[in-house]
Amino acid sequence: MGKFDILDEVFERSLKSTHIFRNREVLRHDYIPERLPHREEQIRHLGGVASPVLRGSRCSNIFIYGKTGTGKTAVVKYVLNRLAYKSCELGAPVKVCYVNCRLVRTEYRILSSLCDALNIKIPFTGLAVGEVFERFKSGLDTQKLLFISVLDEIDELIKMRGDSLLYELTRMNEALQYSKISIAGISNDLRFKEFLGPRVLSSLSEEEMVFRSYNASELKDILLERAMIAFNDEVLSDGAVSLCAALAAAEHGDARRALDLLRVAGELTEREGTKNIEEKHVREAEKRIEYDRITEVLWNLPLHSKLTLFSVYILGKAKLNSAITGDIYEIYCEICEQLEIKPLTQRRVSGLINELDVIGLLNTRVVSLGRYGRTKKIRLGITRSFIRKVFIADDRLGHLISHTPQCLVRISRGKN
DNA sequence: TGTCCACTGGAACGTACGGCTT
DNA sequence: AAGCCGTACGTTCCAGTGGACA
Repeated sequence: MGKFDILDEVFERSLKSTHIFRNREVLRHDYIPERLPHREEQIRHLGGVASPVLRGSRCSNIFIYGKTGTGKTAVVKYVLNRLAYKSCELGAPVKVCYVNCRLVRTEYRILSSLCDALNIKIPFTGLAVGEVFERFKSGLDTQKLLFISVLDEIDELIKMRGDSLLYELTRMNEALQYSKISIAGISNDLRFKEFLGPRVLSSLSEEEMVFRSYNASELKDILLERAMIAFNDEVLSDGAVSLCAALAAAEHGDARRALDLLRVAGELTEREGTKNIEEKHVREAEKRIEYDRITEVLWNLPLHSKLTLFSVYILGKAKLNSAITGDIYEIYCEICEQLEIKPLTQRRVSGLINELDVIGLLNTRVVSLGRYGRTKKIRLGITRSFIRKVFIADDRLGHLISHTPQCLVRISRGKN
């Protein structure tokens, strides 16, 4: 019975403490609001580009780019939702499919998502990509539709797999008799066009739209708009909103970031039991978001990446300002031995180091030490206390954190 | 001036897995 | 059951390299 009393208390407190939020959902990034401030022009433009489908003709392919959190996805979803609704009203044969290429990473699965939108069943794996493509094509043609496929974060697809799928999609209309397909590509990366072949580029950019970043005052408008729905009256201080906007604007005008700051600040205020979201909560939120982000990444790292990162940490104990690949590999091997794990090859570990560099956990730089070879200088990209805090909670690595490997002594002696 | 270190990073290939088609 | 297929993760091999040092 005692257990339930404790929980009752927690639940009660949680129920009572709803005085901050009215509707938390509104602050999530995937929420599409009724109004999108400072994007009226883009909405009008995209609406104009897409509208021919309502009259039964194919709309132009469109290429949309702008940095993260500039409202690209929101505008596209907003416009196409309305378009789908309108086409239902008019009985126009229009279908829209949204695919995020960062989440759906392979050509196979992208095609299978497109098929899904047409109710064509495709097995999870097992078919040749060409086969899936054929099924999509013939399925689309029999359904006699104007199909708009939105490929969000398309730069991820191109960088990983090249532009062949995009090429096939853009020239698919030639083979379609009763249906037509249009493509809307959304990219976060402004330089992404360089990766496209000329044929794909010209075909995809029949229309183009650029979403520039929001400035602080625009971000503030966006936040206020959402805050009206998200929070109860009189909860949010003007200073807190301005600070969220300013911090996000300083980064690169990312509305997502601004909304995150506001939401977390609200949650912190709620947990603290106070009534107003102040600037200090926003500052606290900024720290919290960063902390959570890194902790999550560290926690989910594959074993050998963890061991590699851990080796860099251990090497840092010797107070060398930066380590080189060979030293790290030596320590890595010793740690593997202690944990009775078979070590990977140095080539592979070198690759893992590069991956850790990309996600910002390590900083690396290729240097030539002349007579002493060419290698990488490697430093931690995050604070030591961070690694310590996370790894000490790891049941396999925790007890090694204060242990000094034998080879470390030799390495540091060699350097001094 | 040439040598040679300690790697880097590309490429091809191997293995395991899940899951379809035939 | 055998044959494919895509994906993830590794290994093996090796040409290439910037610059300190003899």
